[in-house]
Amino acid sequence: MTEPPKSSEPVAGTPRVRFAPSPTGYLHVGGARTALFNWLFARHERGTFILRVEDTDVERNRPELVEGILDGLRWLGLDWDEGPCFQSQRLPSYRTAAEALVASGAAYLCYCPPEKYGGGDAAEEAGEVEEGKEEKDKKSAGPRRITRCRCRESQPSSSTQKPAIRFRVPLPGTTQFEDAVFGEREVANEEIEDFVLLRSPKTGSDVPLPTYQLAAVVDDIEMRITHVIRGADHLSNTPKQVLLYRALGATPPVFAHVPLILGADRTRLSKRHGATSVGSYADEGFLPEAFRNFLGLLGWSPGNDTEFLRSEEMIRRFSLVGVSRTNAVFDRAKLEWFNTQYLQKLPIEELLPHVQAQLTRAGLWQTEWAGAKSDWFARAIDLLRPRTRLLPDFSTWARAFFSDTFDYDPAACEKFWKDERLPALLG
RNA sequence: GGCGCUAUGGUGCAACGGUUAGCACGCGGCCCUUUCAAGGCCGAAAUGCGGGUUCGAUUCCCGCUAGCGCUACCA
Repeated sequence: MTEPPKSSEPVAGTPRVRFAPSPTGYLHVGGARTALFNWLFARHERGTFILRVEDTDVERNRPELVEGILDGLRWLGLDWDEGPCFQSQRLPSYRTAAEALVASGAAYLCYCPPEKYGGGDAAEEAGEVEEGKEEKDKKSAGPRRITRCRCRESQPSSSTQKPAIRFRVPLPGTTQFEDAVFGEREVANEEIEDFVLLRSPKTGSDVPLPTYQLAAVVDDIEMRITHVIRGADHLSNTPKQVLLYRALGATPPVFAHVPLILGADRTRLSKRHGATSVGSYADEGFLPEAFRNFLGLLGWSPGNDTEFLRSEEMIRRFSLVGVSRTNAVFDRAKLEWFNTQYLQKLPIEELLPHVQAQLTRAGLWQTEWAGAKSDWFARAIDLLRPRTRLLPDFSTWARAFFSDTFDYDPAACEKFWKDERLPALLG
């Protein structure tokens, strides 16, 4: 943690938000969009944008992927004010918090073997106690209720088994919170399971690992996060976290869940829908600002029909109020349109660096284009850009006109298209 | 299975009780152009279904359906 935990008071001064990716893959468009909204919110509110790496799952975690995620954010132009900090380096804090919860009675030791609960709906049998006395529905298949582990009531029988720590959901009762996008939310605690806070230690003598719920809340409290802006897939689990905040003596932040990004078949965006990592779009030759403009309008709108929003204006107009509650389909065709718009409308000085980088990448760059022939080059690119859709298109044109010995007269750029090689190339 | 969220053309958004339901992408046509783009103009295309509430529902309420999410010692 870069700063000491000042207080657990909410939203006092400037907003503090965070983007907390897990290094289990590359930065995908969904994560990038979440990061973008956090960033836009922070910049609009003149708040603080923090980066936190949630790497507590030792099995799926790929440390070498962190840098790639940061690169993706940098490419998008999303700069952070604090971090990145790593949860894997804060393990003691989570253990301390979990033990404190056990001490206060808000949590309990669970000696059940992990396999008992693992695998989703696999283990329903073994000794759990039915919630609210098994109401025997005459109906053949009665509704399955939340089951509580026996350990919740029994005394910490000193088993040889290393225990996990579960949250003791207060019963009865109801938990409510305010979501800036989905509105007032309220759920009956009977429907919340006694989720695990600290996993049972693996064979070794490692420090016990926290689960997402615990780590996220402990960190958000300590980092004094005021607004949690994240994917809607976390909406259903938010009550658990609200309960945790209270048990930890803290006030929950404002939540803002943003809708998910889907593939063309309306299922969650995944590899089989094509490129899903922002890095692949960078490689394909999309301009970061165009990509950002496109992403920003996926699940958010400034309130009217405006579509071409450069960074400054997007920051100026961004508001959680404009965030949609409907999942959106990632439309590559529209993304490409945005890119051609930027290739077309960007002031030539802003476009040139991207073109230079592209030509350099393709091994076509000639230093004189930035020196003696810079004016000619700028003019040529300006003439070329109406017919480009992606950055590599400049390489294609360059290979045809700029490379070999042919020496163009800077004053004759208008005759560029009259060149006899042009018809041949296009024909 | 349980719980929850969502529902405007193919796609992304607008209209937040009264509009001929608007914009954009994509699609089709035309214009411009010696070619390809870009640009301009025109066009086809939507309020999921059924009940209410109301003088009046895209908009508010209920049901249905569909999609998605959660229901892990993943995040």
